[in-house]
Amino acid sequence: MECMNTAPASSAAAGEPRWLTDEEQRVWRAYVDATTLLEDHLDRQLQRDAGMPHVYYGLLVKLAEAPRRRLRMTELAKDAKITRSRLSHAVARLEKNGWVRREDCPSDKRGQFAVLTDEGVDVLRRHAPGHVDAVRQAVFDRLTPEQQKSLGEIMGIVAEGLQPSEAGADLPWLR
Amino acid sequence: MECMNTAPASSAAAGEPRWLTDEEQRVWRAYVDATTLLEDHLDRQLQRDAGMPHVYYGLLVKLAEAPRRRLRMTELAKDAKITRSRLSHAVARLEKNGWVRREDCPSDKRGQFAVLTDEGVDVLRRHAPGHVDAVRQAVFDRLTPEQQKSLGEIMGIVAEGLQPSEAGADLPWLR
DNA sequence: CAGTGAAAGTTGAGAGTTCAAGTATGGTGC
DNA sequence: GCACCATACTTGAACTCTCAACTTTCACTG
Repeated sequence: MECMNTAPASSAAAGEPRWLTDEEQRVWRAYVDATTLLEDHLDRQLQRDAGMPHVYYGLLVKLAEAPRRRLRMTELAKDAKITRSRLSHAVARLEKNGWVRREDCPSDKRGQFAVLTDEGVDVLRRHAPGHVDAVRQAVFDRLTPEQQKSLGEIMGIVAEGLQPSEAGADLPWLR
Repeated sequence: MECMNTAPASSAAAGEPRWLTDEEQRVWRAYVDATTLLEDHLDRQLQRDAGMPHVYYGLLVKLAEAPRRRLRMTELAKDAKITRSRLSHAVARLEKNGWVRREDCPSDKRGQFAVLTDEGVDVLRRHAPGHVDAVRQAVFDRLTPEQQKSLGEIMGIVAEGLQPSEAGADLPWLR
């Protein structure tokens, strides 16, 4: 996936780029394949059953777990690892569905809360089982306990590496 | 992410759904976070440097590795784990960029080849180093050899589970 | 308390994706 | 060689996401 054996071009950082070994390539391809297939699978399942993509479902879940079923937009975006812009659009859509409602923040007039409505709780309640099933069948049922543990550790490391944890305010991607 | 502790609703298959344990939830969240962040990160890097999203880059790579730098649409779609529809749109875009060209298949008048052009090879040559760097920094540089091996195995299993390998003709997702 | 820069959130346009439907050709059986 | 269904690929509309503004409010400084 990453190869292109004879490529003397300049690396992002230094001279000769460190190409992936064959084994690394196998790993990387497996990763890309699996994540593509899985994201697709879950999106389809949820779109069909619950009428929303996987990310949106995740947003509802985060709201459901929050103190008064509400979260500031920025915080929700941070939790879900998406941009505020994306969240804005998403919440607009979820609002149309009646699953989320916006509320002004009293202490900060710029702020908005996204609040999970009763219908939102309901849609979650109805479709959580199907979603858990899908995740189980695709992932947990196929892995040994050791592999599950490994997966958690590995993904934790990767995730941490990509979010300068508590560094910048917004999503601290590049620059 | 999947929880909703007291939810007596009916599972997709049977009675009481098998909720994720706390530990499973941690693993699943780490997975979702990492994949979201990483896909985003790579998309950004490639969009900025090469002017295309990660998937498109992957398509060019697959073509570059194919026999005469060409692949039938369906086969390319299967390799890349995307639908033919998505591929159609993607190739249309890549064609506009001059990186891919379509060619009729002589033996099957319905068929089309996607062919990597010289400019396509070039764009790949120029941006492969930066992409490999990004992948290394985000993934391989952070994992021990054992973890890399584990990751490959785990992702292989998940990927295999989602594609009934050589079963149906098209992407054999659900139903 | 005006001036300034950062932060919170939204918006619109453009790009990408999905879904359902459509065209055209291939293969099979009669 | 014709009916019939599967296969190969495309298309357009609806939806989602990104990116770069833009608005409003906050916090700090002099």
